[in-house]
Amino acid sequence: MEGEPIRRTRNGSGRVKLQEVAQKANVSTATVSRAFNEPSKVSEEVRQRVFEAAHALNWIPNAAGRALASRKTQIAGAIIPTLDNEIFANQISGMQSVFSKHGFTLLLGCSNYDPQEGLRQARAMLARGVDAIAIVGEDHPPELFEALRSRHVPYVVTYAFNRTSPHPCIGFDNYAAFREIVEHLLSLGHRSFGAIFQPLDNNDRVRARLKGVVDRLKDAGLAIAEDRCLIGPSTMDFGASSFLHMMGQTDRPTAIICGNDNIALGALLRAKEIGLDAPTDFSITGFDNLAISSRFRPTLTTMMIDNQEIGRRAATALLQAIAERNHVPDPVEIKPELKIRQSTGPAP
Amino acid sequence: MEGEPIRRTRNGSGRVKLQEVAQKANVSTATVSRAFNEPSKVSEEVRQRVFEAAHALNWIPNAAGRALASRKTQIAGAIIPTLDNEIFANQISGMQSVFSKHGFTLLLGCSNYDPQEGLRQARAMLARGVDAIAIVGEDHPPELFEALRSRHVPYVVTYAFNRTSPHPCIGFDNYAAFREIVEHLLSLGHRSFGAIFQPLDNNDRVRARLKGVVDRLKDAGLAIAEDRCLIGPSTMDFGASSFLHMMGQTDRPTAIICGNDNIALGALLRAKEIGLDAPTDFSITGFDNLAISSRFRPTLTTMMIDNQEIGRRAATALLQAIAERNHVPDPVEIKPELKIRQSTGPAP
DNA sequence: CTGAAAGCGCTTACAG
DNA sequence: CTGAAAGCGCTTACAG
Repeated sequence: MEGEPIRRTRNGSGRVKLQEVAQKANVSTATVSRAFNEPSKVSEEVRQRVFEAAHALNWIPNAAGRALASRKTQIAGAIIPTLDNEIFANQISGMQSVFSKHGFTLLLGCSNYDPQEGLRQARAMLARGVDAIAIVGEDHPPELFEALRSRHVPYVVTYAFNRTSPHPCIGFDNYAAFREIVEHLLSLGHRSFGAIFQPLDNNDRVRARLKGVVDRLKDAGLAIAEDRCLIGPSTMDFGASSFLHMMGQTDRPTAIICGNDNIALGALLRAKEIGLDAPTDFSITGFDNLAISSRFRPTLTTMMIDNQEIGRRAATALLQAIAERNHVPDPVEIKPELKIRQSTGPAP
Repeated sequence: MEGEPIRRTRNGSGRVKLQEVAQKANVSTATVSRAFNEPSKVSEEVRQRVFEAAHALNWIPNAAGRALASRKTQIAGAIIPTLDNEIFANQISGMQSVFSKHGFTLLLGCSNYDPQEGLRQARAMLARGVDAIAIVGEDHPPELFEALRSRHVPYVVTYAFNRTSPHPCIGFDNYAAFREIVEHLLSLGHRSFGAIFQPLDNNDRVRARLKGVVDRLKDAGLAIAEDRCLIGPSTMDFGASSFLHMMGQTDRPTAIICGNDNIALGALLRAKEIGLDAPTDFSITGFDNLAISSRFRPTLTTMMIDNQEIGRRAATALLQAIAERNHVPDPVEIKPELKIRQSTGPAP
């Protein structure tokens, strides 16, 4: 015996929905949907009616319903180490402007340099059904990339560019960039080097940088002594204390290569305090070209990276990969630019 | 005449879904859902079975399905002017860490100081069904707040705290903070003031700052001459050129109040170039306490704002508002801290 | 504690 | 060009 289907009461969201727009415009729900998503398939007149009804009711389409039916969310995800560094903030800024222009919203995740946290963030994004993901660097648990591939979510690895990477990369070649920095210092006659770097763990970019330094020096028959290669937190304070440590020795390097501008600026500030001046007493280089680096005296020789551009290119590549299904994003190499400034000069 | 219901073929996402977990665990879909969302309502044994099945199948729940059924997305939105400023990046960073800890992901939108773009971002977020929104400042089109209220989406206004605001605010009192800066300079004997500020349009925070300066000076029977109140882009370059302009006059101010650290640092750099030194020749103040400001020589007198804390408090308040329906977030006032450093001293 | 099934708000294959 | 209706993958009111 079959009775009436039981009427379950579930409180809807109480918000205007597509069906009400359809009623008001005197069309089917299919037509309302098409009017917005495939306007060319709807007659001019009906389209107008639908738009007016939607506007009058102030209808905002429910993305969950749409996502469920269409299996597209119009959400992209970005995972970066931290926003507390202007270089990543700039990348996100560039990405967000492009995504926003194409109707995509951006989910943001920070790993704080913890690979497990990065994996958690990626999983959370996959659960949200992101259409694509951008992630800084390739130093992540293999499960992360497996999860992306098995779900066919297009992704790009940003910031670092690595010709031999299994992943589509959008960024610059850290190794080559630091070879170029060494090149510059060698050409100025420097033969005695020191290095101050941020931590290498879980950070393929920084390891590539240091390797670039070591390899280029080796090509010139040179090397950095172990006690002249200091590694620690990416802070001005570490730059300052490392500088003091290195220059306090009787046998001083003439050139100091820093892993980034922040460290180099810390070193320069300490130098002033102890009466040393670049480029007279020593040369020093940074990396990033922070806004302050070209204003600070002495102005800092450093490598300029267009991080906004990396973000924009990454977003563009992902949008294309989303549009053409099964299209793996093309790698893009961004060329850094050596900014030669006051902090480097001829070796004494 | 009724026939068999037509079988429509729609390609699903091809991903593992809850139903398959239910099958494997030999339970109903309802039980799988409960095992994850209301574990106490499921027996220990069944729960185990469900978890194992889910794990074995590597099931990631589809957020769109969940959102549609539960009318909750576990997504929060944040709208800020720009990420290219470390103060907002810090706020987002604090917010994201708290949200992430509670299983929420963060949608990010930047208005680039354009009210219409802010409104667009807010609408996009509402369409995504965000459970709550944080938005910097209260200088937004009324439609924005109306949209939030009519959809009962809890929100907070961040960064600025304003006792008389119709919105729940989480931030600090810009007006009072700048009165305090003036107070400090007055106590050092300064009577002749200049000001260099970022643009006031669509920016309630900056207007409040300048009003704080003007009002406190008025209380002391003082005022800033019009040609000593310069307003322009929030860049070091503008700080530098404004400084030159102001100090090039025969009648110089003894104290310069800047709208933020960036502007003040630009001014200090230019000062050095023309052989002027703070606090001997003039005093200068910033606002924000950027990382560089305490290292730069002379160290900069400025107001420290804990932007990470603002972000964390905003996220916490929103999570509470989401949990207790119809609970309007409580306003929170963050106290800024005046950092008196080398750049301010007794008036000549 | 557990299950059968309606319902969340859209899109889209199918039929006309 | 348009509509009737199935289906997207979950949650939850109801019944037991």
